[in-house]
Amino acid sequence: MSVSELNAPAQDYLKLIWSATEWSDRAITVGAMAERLGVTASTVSDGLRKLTQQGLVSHAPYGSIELTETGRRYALVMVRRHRLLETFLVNVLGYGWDEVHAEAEVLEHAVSDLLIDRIEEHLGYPDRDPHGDLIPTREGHQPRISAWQLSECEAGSELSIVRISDASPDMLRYFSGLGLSPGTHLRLEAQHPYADVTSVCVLPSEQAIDLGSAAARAIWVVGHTTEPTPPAK
Amino acid sequence: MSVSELNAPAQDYLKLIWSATEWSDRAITVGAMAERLGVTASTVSDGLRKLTQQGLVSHAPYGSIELTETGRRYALVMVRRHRLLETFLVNVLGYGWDEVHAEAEVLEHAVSDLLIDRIEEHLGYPDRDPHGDLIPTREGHQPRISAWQLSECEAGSELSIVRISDASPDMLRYFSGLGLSPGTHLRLEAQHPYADVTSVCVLPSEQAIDLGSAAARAIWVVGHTTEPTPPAK
DNA sequence: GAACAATGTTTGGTGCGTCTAACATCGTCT
DNA sequence: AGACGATGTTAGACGCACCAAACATTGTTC
Repeated sequence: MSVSELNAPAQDYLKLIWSATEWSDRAITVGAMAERLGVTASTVSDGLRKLTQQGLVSHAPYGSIELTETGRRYALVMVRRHRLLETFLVNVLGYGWDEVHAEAEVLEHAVSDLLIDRIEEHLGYPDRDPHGDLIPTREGHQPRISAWQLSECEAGSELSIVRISDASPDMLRYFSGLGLSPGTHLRLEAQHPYADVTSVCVLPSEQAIDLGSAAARAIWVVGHTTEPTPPAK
Repeated sequence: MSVSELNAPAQDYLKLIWSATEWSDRAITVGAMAERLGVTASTVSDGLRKLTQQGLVSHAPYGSIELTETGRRYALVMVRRHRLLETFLVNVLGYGWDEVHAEAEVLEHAVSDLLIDRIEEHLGYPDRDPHGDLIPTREGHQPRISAWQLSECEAGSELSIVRISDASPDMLRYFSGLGLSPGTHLRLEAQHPYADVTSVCVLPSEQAIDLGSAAARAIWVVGHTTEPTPPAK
Protein backbone atom coordinates (compact mmCIF):
# COMPACT_ATOMS: atom_id res chain seq x y z
CA MET A 1 0.00 0.00 0.00
CA SER A 2 1.09 3.55 -0.56
CA VAL A 3 -0.14 7.02 0.15
CA SER A 4 -1.31 7.32 -3.45
CA GLU A 5 -4.07 4.82 -2.78
CA LEU A 6 -5.66 7.00 -0.14
CA ASN A 7 -8.38 9.42 -1.16
CA ALA A 8 -7.68 13.12 -1.15
CA PRO A 9 -9.28 13.94 2.22
CA ALA A 10 -7.25 11.24 3.97
CA GLN A 11 -4.07 12.61 2.41
CA ASP A 12 -5.04 16.05 3.63
CA TYR A 13 -5.65 14.81 7.16
CA LEU A 14 -2.24 13.17 7.38
CA LYS A 15 -0.43 16.17 5.99
CA LEU A 16 -2.25 18.51 8.32
CA ILE A 17 -1.56 16.43 11.43
CA TRP A 18 2.12 16.33 10.55
CA SER A 19 2.27 20.02 9.70
CA ALA A 20 0.87 20.93 13.08
CA THR A 21 3.85 19.31 14.76
CA GLU A 22 6.48 20.83 12.49
CA TRP A 23 6.71 24.01 14.52
CA SER A 24 4.87 23.11 17.66
CA ASP A 25 4.94 20.28 20.10
CA ARG A 26 1.21 20.33 20.75
CA ALA A 27 -0.81 17.94 18.65
CA ILE A 28 -3.60 19.41 16.53
CA THR A 29 -7.25 19.24 17.61
CA VAL A 30 -10.32 18.05 15.74
CA GLY A 31 -11.73 21.56 15.68
CA ALA A 32 -8.57 23.07 14.29
CA MET A 33 -8.43 20.47 11.56
CA ALA A 34 -12.05 21.07 10.64
CA GLU A 35 -11.48 24.79 10.36
CA ARG A 36 -8.31 24.43 8.31
CA LEU A 37 -9.97 22.03 5.89
CA GLY A 38 -13.25 23.90 5.67
CA VAL A 39 -15.38 20.96 6.83
CA THR A 40 -17.32 20.29 10.01
CA ALA A 41 -15.87 18.65 13.08
CA SER A 42 -18.06 15.60 12.58
CA THR A 43 -16.49 14.97 9.21
CA VAL A 44 -13.00 15.14 10.67
CA SER A 45 -13.94 12.93 13.59
CA ASP A 46 -15.23 10.34 11.18
CA GLY A 47 -12.18 10.57 8.98
CA LEU A 48 -9.85 10.13 11.94
CA ARG A 49 -11.71 6.99 12.97
CA LYS A 50 -11.09 5.51 9.54
CA LEU A 51 -7.43 6.50 9.52
CA THR A 52 -7.04 4.93 12.95
CA GLN A 53 -8.56 1.70 11.65
CA GLN A 54 -6.04 1.77 8.80
CA GLY A 55 -3.21 2.11 11.27
CA LEU A 56 -2.11 5.52 10.07
CA VAL A 57 -3.29 7.57 13.02
CA SER A 58 -3.52 6.77 16.70
CA HIS A 59 -6.54 8.48 18.18
CA ALA A 60 -8.83 7.30 20.96
CA PRO A 61 -12.17 9.14 21.21
CA TYR A 62 -11.61 12.46 22.97
CA GLY A 63 -7.91 11.62 22.96
CA SER A 64 -5.03 13.32 21.25
CA ILE A 65 -4.27 12.95 17.54
CA GLU A 66 -0.95 11.34 16.68
CA LEU A 67 0.52 9.83 13.54
CA THR A 68 1.76 6.26 13.59
CA GLU A 69 5.12 5.57 12.01
CA THR A 70 3.45 4.67 8.73
CA GLY A 71 1.17 7.68 8.93
CA ARG A 72 4.15 9.92 9.42
CA ARG A 73 5.88 8.42 6.41
CA TYR A 74 2.80 9.03 4.27
CA ALA A 75 2.40 12.55 5.59
CA LEU A 76 5.98 13.35 4.65
CA VAL A 77 5.34 12.12 1.12
CA MET A 78 2.49 14.62 0.87
CA VAL A 79 4.59 17.44 2.32
CA ARG A 80 7.36 16.56 -0.10
CA ARG A 81 4.95 16.65 -3.03
CA HIS A 82 3.51 19.97 -1.98
CA ARG A 83 6.84 21.69 -1.48
CA LEU A 84 8.47 20.35 -4.63
CA LEU A 85 5.42 21.38 -6.64
CA GLU A 86 5.54 24.87 -5.18
CA THR A 87 9.23 25.16 -5.94
CA PHE A 88 8.66 23.92 -9.47
CA LEU A 89 5.82 26.33 -10.16
CA VAL A 90 7.92 29.26 -8.98
CA ASN A 91 11.34 28.34 -10.35
CA VAL A 92 10.34 26.84 -13.66
CA LEU A 93 6.93 28.21 -14.58
CA GLY A 94 7.25 31.72 -13.24
CA TYR A 95 4.53 31.70 -10.61
CA GLY A 96 4.69 34.23 -7.79
CA TRP A 97 5.41 32.64 -4.45
CA ASP A 98 2.04 33.84 -3.21
CA GLU A 99 0.06 32.16 -5.99
CA VAL A 100 1.40 28.65 -5.79
CA HIS A 101 -0.32 27.27 -2.74
CA ALA A 102 -3.76 26.58 -4.17
CA GLU A 103 -2.37 25.05 -7.34
CA ALA A 104 -0.02 22.77 -5.39
CA GLU A 105 -2.84 21.84 -3.03
CA VAL A 106 -4.74 20.31 -5.94
CA LEU A 107 -1.81 18.85 -7.84
CA GLU A 108 -0.35 17.04 -4.84
CA HIS A 109 -3.28 14.63 -4.99
CA ALA A 110 -2.79 13.91 -8.69
CA VAL A 111 0.94 13.49 -9.21
CA SER A 112 2.77 10.17 -9.26
CA ASP A 113 5.89 9.44 -7.27
CA LEU A 114 7.80 9.25 -10.54
CA LEU A 115 6.71 12.74 -11.54
CA ILE A 116 7.77 14.16 -8.20
CA ASP A 117 11.18 12.52 -8.48
CA ARG A 118 11.61 13.92 -11.98
CA ILE A 119 10.64 17.37 -10.81
CA GLU A 120 13.13 17.13 -7.97
CA GLU A 121 15.86 16.10 -10.39
CA HIS A 122 14.97 18.91 -12.80
CA LEU A 123 15.19 21.42 -9.96
CA GLY A 124 18.58 20.11 -8.89
CA TYR A 125 17.49 18.61 -5.57
CA PRO A 126 16.56 21.82 -3.75
CA ASP A 127 16.57 21.99 0.05
CA ARG A 128 13.77 24.48 0.52
CA ASP A 129 10.56 25.57 -1.15
CA PRO A 130 9.78 29.22 -2.04
CA HIS A 131 8.44 29.85 1.46
CA GLY A 132 11.67 28.65 3.01
CA ASP A 133 10.24 25.36 4.23
CA LEU A 134 12.45 22.31 4.08
CA ILE A 135 11.67 19.64 1.50
CA PRO A 136 11.59 16.06 2.81
CA THR A 137 13.75 13.59 0.91
CA ARG A 138 12.48 10.68 -1.12
CA GLU A 139 13.44 8.37 1.71
CA GLY A 140 11.02 10.18 3.98
CA HIS A 141 13.72 11.92 5.91
CA GLN A 142 13.03 15.47 6.92
CA PRO A 143 16.31 17.40 7.17
CA ARG A 144 17.00 19.09 10.42
CA ILE A 145 15.81 22.62 10.41
CA SER A 146 18.50 25.10 11.29
CA ALA A 147 17.01 28.10 12.99
CA TRP A 148 18.13 30.12 15.96
CA GLN A 149 16.51 31.61 18.96
CA LEU A 150 16.10 35.35 18.57
CA SER A 151 17.93 35.78 21.87
CA GLU A 152 21.10 34.31 20.34
CA CYS A 153 21.23 36.46 17.17
CA GLU A 154 23.27 39.54 16.45
CA ALA A 155 21.88 43.05 16.18
CA GLY A 156 21.47 44.47 12.70
CA SER A 157 20.29 41.32 10.95
CA GLU A 158 17.03 41.00 9.08
CA LEU A 159 15.21 37.88 10.13
CA SER A 160 12.14 35.76 9.45
CA ILE A 161 10.28 34.09 12.24
CA VAL A 162 10.02 30.40 11.47
CA ARG A 163 8.83 29.15 14.81
CA ILE A 164 7.40 30.37 18.04
CA SER A 165 7.67 27.81 20.79
CA ASP A 166 4.52 27.64 22.75
CA ALA A 167 5.62 26.96 26.28
CA SER A 168 3.01 29.36 27.55
CA PRO A 169 -0.39 30.10 26.03
CA ASP A 170 -0.19 33.57 27.55
CA MET A 171 2.99 34.25 25.64
CA LEU A 172 1.38 33.08 22.42
CA ARG A 173 -1.48 35.49 22.94
CA TYR A 174 1.05 38.18 23.69
CA PHE A 175 2.90 37.55 20.44
CA SER A 176 -0.33 37.36 18.55
CA GLY A 177 -1.33 40.77 19.88
CA LEU A 178 1.99 42.21 18.70
CA GLY A 179 1.56 40.79 15.23
CA LEU A 180 4.44 38.36 15.70
CA SER A 181 3.90 34.95 14.18
CA PRO A 182 5.74 32.45 12.00
CA GLY A 183 6.49 34.25 8.74
CA THR A 184 6.84 37.71 10.23
CA HIS A 185 9.89 39.62 8.99
CA LEU A 186 11.78 41.78 11.42
CA ARG A 187 15.04 43.58 11.99
CA LEU A 188 16.95 42.92 15.18
CA GLU A 189 17.79 46.38 16.50
CA ALA A 190 19.73 45.66 19.65
CA GLN A 191 20.46 43.12 22.37
CA HIS A 192 20.58 44.50 25.92
CA PRO A 193 21.79 41.46 27.84
CA TYR A 194 21.91 43.00 31.31
CA ALA A 195 18.45 44.46 30.97
CA ASP A 196 17.21 41.18 29.47
CA VAL A 197 15.66 43.11 26.62
CA THR A 198 15.77 42.44 22.90
CA SER A 199 14.68 45.28 20.63
CA VAL A 200 13.21 44.40 17.26
CA CYS A 201 11.44 46.24 14.50
CA VAL A 202 8.61 44.56 12.58
CA LEU A 203 8.90 44.88 8.80
CA PRO A 204 7.59 46.41 6.72
CA SER A 205 5.51 48.37 9.25
CA GLU A 206 8.66 49.50 11.13
CA GLN A 207 6.85 49.04 14.40
CA ALA A 208 9.34 48.81 17.28
CA ILE A 209 8.92 46.19 20.00
CA ASP A 210 10.96 45.38 23.10
CA LEU A 211 10.92 41.75 24.13
CA GLY A 212 11.89 40.17 27.43
CA SER A 213 14.41 37.35 27.49
CA ALA A 214 11.81 34.62 27.82
CA ALA A 215 10.05 35.99 24.76
CA ALA A 216 13.28 36.28 22.79
CA ARG A 217 14.08 32.67 23.61
CA ALA A 218 10.68 31.50 22.38
CA ILE A 219 11.08 33.01 18.91
CA TRP A 220 13.04 31.00 16.33
CA VAL A 221 14.33 32.78 13.23
CA VAL A 222 16.31 32.37 10.05
CA GLY A 223 17.98 35.07 7.98
CA HIS A 224 15.47 36.90 5.79
CA THR A 225 17.20 38.29 2.72
CA THR A 226 20.56 36.56 2.90
CA GLU A 227 21.78 33.27 4.29
CA PRO A 228 20.64 32.14 7.70
CA THR A 229 22.10 34.36 10.37
CA PRO A 230 24.86 32.56 12.17
CA PRO A 231 24.27 32.18 15.87
CA ALA A 232 26.12 34.62 18.03
CA LYS A 233 28.28 31.97 19.65
CA MET B 1 -19.12 28.30 -15.91
CA SER B 2 -16.09 26.53 -17.20
CA VAL B 3 -14.90 23.02 -17.84
CA SER B 4 -12.93 23.09 -14.58
CA GLU B 5 -16.18 23.03 -12.62
CA LEU B 6 -17.21 19.70 -14.07
CA ASN B 7 -16.26 16.54 -12.25
CA ALA B 8 -13.63 14.24 -13.70
CA PRO B 9 -16.01 11.72 -15.31
CA ALA B 10 -17.89 14.48 -17.13
CA GLN B 11 -14.60 15.86 -18.42
CA ASP B 12 -13.67 12.39 -19.60
CA TYR B 13 -16.97 11.93 -21.40
CA LEU B 14 -16.59 15.18 -23.32
CA LYS B 15 -13.02 14.50 -24.29
CA LEU B 16 -13.86 10.99 -25.39
CA ILE B 17 -16.82 12.04 -27.53
CA TRP B 18 -14.66 14.62 -29.23
CA SER B 19 -11.74 12.24 -29.69
CA ALA B 20 -13.94 9.72 -31.46
CA THR B 21 -14.65 12.24 -34.20
CA GLU B 22 -11.06 13.41 -34.63
CA TRP B 23 -10.10 10.50 -36.86
CA SER B 24 -13.46 9.13 -37.86
CA ASP B 25 -16.79 10.51 -38.93
CA ARG B 26 -18.84 8.02 -37.00
CA ALA B 27 -20.03 9.21 -33.61
CA ILE B 28 -19.10 7.09 -30.62
CA THR B 29 -21.57 4.71 -28.96
CA VAL B 30 -22.51 4.25 -25.35
CA GLY B 31 -20.94 0.82 -25.28
CA ALA B 32 -17.66 2.02 -26.74
CA MET B 33 -17.48 4.82 -24.21
CA ALA B 34 -18.15 2.41 -21.36
CA GLU B 35 -15.40 0.10 -22.51
CA ARG B 36 -12.85 2.88 -22.98
CA LEU B 37 -13.57 4.34 -19.56
CA GLY B 38 -13.79 1.03 -17.77
CA VAL B 39 -17.32 1.56 -16.44
CA THR B 40 -20.65 -0.03 -17.26
CA ALA B 41 -22.97 1.18 -19.98
CA SER B 42 -25.54 2.26 -17.43
CA THR B 43 -23.05 4.62 -15.87
CA VAL B 44 -22.31 6.20 -19.21
CA SER B 45 -25.97 6.43 -20.11
CA ASP B 46 -26.65 8.24 -16.87
CA GLY B 47 -23.71 10.55 -17.35
CA LEU B 48 -24.83 11.46 -20.85
CA ARG B 49 -28.28 12.33 -19.55
CA LYS B 50 -26.74 14.79 -17.11
CA LEU B 51 -24.45 16.30 -19.73
CA THR B 52 -27.45 16.71 -22.01
CA GLN B 53 -29.32 18.54 -19.24
CA GLN B 54 -26.33 20.84 -18.85
CA GLY B 55 -26.40 21.62 -22.55
CA LEU B 56 -23.01 20.11 -23.30
CA VAL B 57 -24.15 17.05 -25.19
CA SER B 58 -27.10 16.45 -27.46
CA HIS B 59 -28.34 12.93 -27.01
CA ALA B 60 -31.88 11.61 -27.19
CA PRO B 61 -32.41 8.15 -25.67
CA TYR B 62 -31.20 5.54 -28.16
CA GLY B 63 -30.04 8.40 -30.34
CA SER B 64 -26.59 9.40 -31.45
CA ILE B 65 -24.11 11.18 -29.21
CA GLU B 66 -23.07 14.68 -30.31
CA LEU B 67 -21.35 17.57 -28.62
CA THR B 68 -23.06 20.94 -28.51
CA GLU B 69 -20.97 23.97 -29.37
CA THR B 70 -20.21 24.55 -25.69
CA GLY B 71 -19.47 20.87 -25.17
CA ARG B 72 -17.04 20.91 -28.05
CA ARG B 73 -15.29 23.94 -26.60
CA TYR B 74 -14.93 22.21 -23.24
CA ALA B 75 -13.75 19.01 -24.86
CA LEU B 76 -11.04 20.90 -26.71
CA VAL B 77 -9.87 22.40 -23.43
CA MET B 78 -9.41 18.89 -22.08
CA VAL B 79 -7.63 17.72 -25.23
CA ARG B 80 -5.39 20.76 -25.05
CA ARG B 81 -4.56 20.01 -21.42
CA HIS B 82 -3.79 16.41 -22.16
CA ARG B 83 -1.53 17.09 -25.11
CA LEU B 84 0.36 19.97 -23.54
CA LEU B 85 0.92 17.88 -20.43
CA GLU B 86 2.25 14.99 -22.50
CA THR B 87 4.56 17.31 -24.39
CA PHE B 88 5.78 18.84 -21.16
CA LEU B 89 6.45 15.49 -19.52
CA VAL B 90 8.49 14.36 -22.51
CA ASN B 91 10.30 17.56 -23.46
CA VAL B 92 11.01 18.94 -20.01
CA LEU B 93 10.93 16.07 -17.55
CA GLY B 94 12.46 13.37 -19.69
CA TYR B 95 9.56 10.94 -19.83
CA GLY B 96 9.51 8.46 -22.69
CA TRP B 97 6.78 9.24 -25.17
CA ASP B 98 5.28 5.85 -24.40
CA GLU B 99 4.90 6.44 -20.65
CA VAL B 100 3.18 9.79 -20.51
CA HIS B 101 -0.42 8.89 -21.21
CA ALA B 102 -1.50 7.64 -17.79
CA GLU B 103 0.18 10.50 -15.97
CA ALA B 104 -1.45 13.10 -18.23
CA GLU B 105 -4.80 11.37 -17.87
CA VAL B 106 -4.77 12.09 -14.15
CA LEU B 107 -3.15 15.52 -14.25
CA GLU B 108 -5.55 16.92 -16.83
CA HIS B 109 -8.27 16.91 -14.19
CA ALA B 110 -6.16 18.75 -11.66
CA VAL B 111 -4.41 21.54 -13.56
CA SER B 112 -5.66 25.10 -13.79
CA ASP B 113 -5.97 27.04 -17.02
CA LEU B 114 -3.15 29.27 -15.83
CA LEU B 115 -0.84 26.32 -15.35
CA ILE B 116 -1.58 25.02 -18.84
CA ASP B 117 -0.89 28.42 -20.36
CA ARG B 118 2.41 28.65 -18.49
CA ILE B 119 3.39 25.20 -19.67
CA GLU B 120 2.55 26.14 -23.24
CA GLU B 121 4.66 29.27 -22.96
CA HIS B 122 7.55 27.35 -21.41
CA LEU B 123 7.41 24.86 -24.29
CA GLY B 124 7.45 27.64 -26.90
CA TYR B 125 3.90 27.11 -28.17
CA PRO B 126 4.33 23.69 -29.77
CA ASP B 127 2.03 22.50 -32.58
CA ARG B 128 2.05 18.81 -31.78
CA ASP B 129 2.41 16.50 -28.81
CA PRO B 130 4.90 13.60 -28.68
CA HIS B 131 2.46 11.30 -30.49
CA GLY B 132 2.12 13.75 -33.36
CA ASP B 133 -1.34 14.93 -32.35
CA LEU B 134 -2.18 18.57 -32.90
CA ILE B 135 -2.53 20.74 -29.81
CA PRO B 136 -5.67 22.91 -29.76
CA THR B 137 -5.03 26.59 -29.18
CA ARG B 138 -6.16 28.51 -26.13
CA GLU B 139 -8.96 29.93 -28.24
CA GLY B 140 -10.28 26.43 -28.82
CA HIS B 141 -9.28 26.19 -32.43
CA GLN B 142 -8.13 22.80 -33.62
CA PRO B 143 -6.49 22.70 -37.04
CA ARG B 144 -7.82 19.92 -39.19
CA ILE B 145 -5.30 17.42 -40.45
CA SER B 146 -5.79 14.72 -43.03
CA ALA B 147 -4.02 11.45 -42.45
CA TRP B 148 -4.81 7.78 -42.94
CA GLN B 149 -4.40 4.68 -40.95
CA LEU B 150 -1.49 2.59 -42.21
CA SER B 151 -3.88 -0.34 -42.48
CA GLU B 152 -5.88 1.51 -45.15
CA CYS B 153 -2.99 2.52 -47.40
CA GLU B 154 -1.77 0.93 -50.63
CA ALA B 155 1.43 -0.99 -50.99
CA GLY B 156 4.32 0.78 -52.67
CA SER B 157 3.82 4.23 -51.21
CA GLU B 158 6.40 6.12 -49.19
CA LEU B 159 4.87 7.51 -46.01
CA SER B 160 5.58 9.61 -42.94
CA ILE B 161 4.13 8.72 -39.59
CA VAL B 162 2.26 11.74 -38.26
CA ARG B 163 0.45 10.15 -35.39
CA ILE B 164 0.41 7.07 -33.25
CA SER B 165 -2.80 6.72 -31.28
CA ASP B 166 -2.00 6.40 -27.63
CA ALA B 167 -4.56 3.88 -26.49
CA SER B 168 -2.22 1.19 -25.21
CA PRO B 169 1.09 1.76 -23.43
CA ASP B 170 2.22 -1.74 -24.40
CA MET B 171 1.73 -0.97 -28.03
CA LEU B 172 3.58 2.32 -27.67
CA ARG B 173 6.52 0.54 -26.11
CA TYR B 174 6.44 -1.97 -28.93
CA PHE B 175 6.59 0.81 -31.52
CA SER B 176 9.27 2.58 -29.57
CA GLY B 177 11.40 -0.58 -29.63
CA LEU B 178 10.99 -0.81 -33.40
CA GLY B 179 12.03 2.79 -33.91
CA LEU B 180 8.57 3.80 -35.08
CA SER B 181 7.47 7.24 -33.89
CA PRO B 182 5.92 10.40 -35.34
CA GLY B 183 8.24 11.65 -38.07
CA THR B 184 9.51 8.22 -39.07
CA HIS B 185 9.62 7.64 -42.84
CA LEU B 186 8.71 4.25 -44.20
CA ARG B 187 7.74 2.43 -47.33
CA LEU B 188 4.64 0.26 -47.33
CA GLU B 189 5.79 -3.02 -48.84
CA ALA B 190 2.64 -5.11 -48.82
CA GLN B 191 -0.77 -5.61 -47.26
CA HIS B 192 -1.70 -9.21 -46.46
CA PRO B 193 -5.32 -8.79 -45.47
CA TYR B 194 -6.09 -12.46 -44.75
CA ALA B 195 -3.02 -12.83 -42.56
CA ASP B 196 -3.77 -9.47 -40.91
CA VAL B 197 -0.20 -8.42 -41.56
CA THR B 198 1.14 -5.18 -42.97
CA SER B 199 4.76 -5.25 -44.15
CA VAL B 200 6.69 -1.99 -44.02
CA CYS B 201 10.26 -0.93 -44.45
CA VAL B 202 11.72 1.80 -42.26
CA LEU B 203 13.66 4.43 -44.17
CA PRO B 204 16.46 5.14 -44.53
CA SER B 205 17.63 2.05 -42.60
CA GLU B 206 15.66 -0.29 -44.90
CA GLN B 207 14.74 -2.38 -41.87
CA ALA B 208 11.74 -4.59 -42.65
CA ILE B 209 8.93 -4.92 -40.13
CA ASP B 210 5.71 -6.92 -40.16
CA LEU B 211 2.86 -5.30 -38.23
CA GLY B 212 -0.36 -6.88 -37.02
CA SER B 213 -3.66 -5.28 -37.88
CA ALA B 214 -4.10 -3.56 -34.52
CA ALA B 215 -0.69 -1.99 -34.92
CA ALA B 216 -1.37 -0.95 -38.50
CA ARG B 217 -4.59 0.73 -37.35
CA ALA B 218 -2.82 2.69 -34.61
CA ILE B 219 -0.31 4.25 -37.00
CA TRP B 220 -1.47 7.26 -39.00
CA VAL B 221 0.49 8.43 -42.00
CA VAL B 222 0.66 10.99 -44.78
CA GLY B 223 2.44 10.62 -48.09
CA HIS B 224 6.15 11.29 -47.69
CA THR B 225 7.54 12.64 -50.94
CA THR B 226 4.36 13.30 -52.81
CA GLU B 227 0.80 14.13 -51.87
CA PRO B 228 -1.01 12.28 -49.08
CA THR B 229 -1.64 8.70 -50.06
CA PRO B 230 -5.28 8.21 -50.92
CA PRO B 231 -7.07 5.67 -48.78
CA ALA B 232 -7.35 2.27 -50.36
CA LYS B 233 -11.08 2.32 -50.87
C1' DG C 1 -17.75 19.72 43.81
C1' DA C 2 -21.51 21.22 40.79
C1' DA C 3 -22.67 23.74 36.80
C1' DC C 4 -21.48 25.30 32.51
C1' DA C 5 -18.91 26.28 28.37
C1' DA C 6 -16.03 24.29 25.02
C1' DT C 7 -14.88 20.48 22.47
C1' DG C 8 -15.60 15.98 20.31
C1' DT C 9 -18.65 12.05 18.71
C1' DT C 10 -22.71 9.81 16.91
C1' DT C 11 -26.85 9.64 14.31
C1' DG C 12 -29.68 10.24 10.50
C1' DG C 13 -29.94 12.03 6.08
C1' DT C 14 -28.27 14.05 1.28
C1' DG C 15 -25.91 14.01 -3.18
C1' DC C 16 -22.98 11.73 -6.21
C1' DG C 17 -20.99 8.10 -9.01
C1' DT C 18 -21.09 3.57 -9.48
C1' DC C 19 -22.98 -1.22 -10.00
C1' DT C 20 -26.31 -5.21 -11.11
C1' DA C 21 -30.42 -6.63 -12.92
C1' DA C 22 -34.61 -5.81 -15.12
C1' DC C 23 -36.60 -3.59 -18.91
C1' DA C 24 -36.98 -1.04 -23.54
C1' DT C 25 -35.61 -0.20 -28.17
C1' DC C 26 -33.16 -1.00 -32.46
C1' DG C 27 -31.57 -3.51 -36.35
C1' DT C 28 -31.19 -7.53 -38.77
C1' DC C 29 -32.13 -12.08 -40.48
C1' DT C 30 -35.22 -15.42 -41.89
C1' DA D 1 -43.46 -9.09 -40.99
C1' DG D 2 -42.02 -11.24 -36.93
C1' DA D 3 -38.46 -12.84 -33.90
C1' DC D 4 -34.27 -12.40 -31.79
C1' DG D 5 -29.81 -10.73 -30.50
C1' DA D 6 -27.39 -6.50 -29.64
C1' DT D 7 -27.48 -2.24 -27.66
C1' DG D 8 -29.21 1.32 -24.53
C1' DT D 9 -32.01 2.85 -20.43
C1' DT D 10 -34.06 2.68 -15.96
C1' DA D 11 -34.70 1.04 -11.14
C1' DG D 12 -32.87 0.00 -6.92
C1' DA D 13 -29.00 -0.37 -3.99
C1' DC D 14 -24.30 0.64 -2.17
C1' DG D 15 -20.17 3.23 -0.60
C1' DC D 16 -18.41 7.46 0.23
C1' DA D 17 -17.76 12.24 1.93
C1' DC D 18 -20.27 15.47 3.78
C1' DC D 19 -23.60 18.09 7.00
C1' DA D 20 -26.87 19.43 10.91
C1' DA D 21 -28.40 18.28 15.10
C1' DA D 22 -28.52 15.53 19.07
C1' DC D 23 -25.62 13.65 22.40
C1' DA D 24 -21.25 12.74 25.23
C1' DT D 25 -17.15 14.18 27.38
C1' DT D 26 -13.76 17.32 29.15
C1' DG D 27 -12.11 21.08 31.57
C1' DT D 28 -12.80 25.21 33.93
C1' DT D 29 -15.05 28.40 36.83
C1' DC D 30 -17.58 29.77 40.88
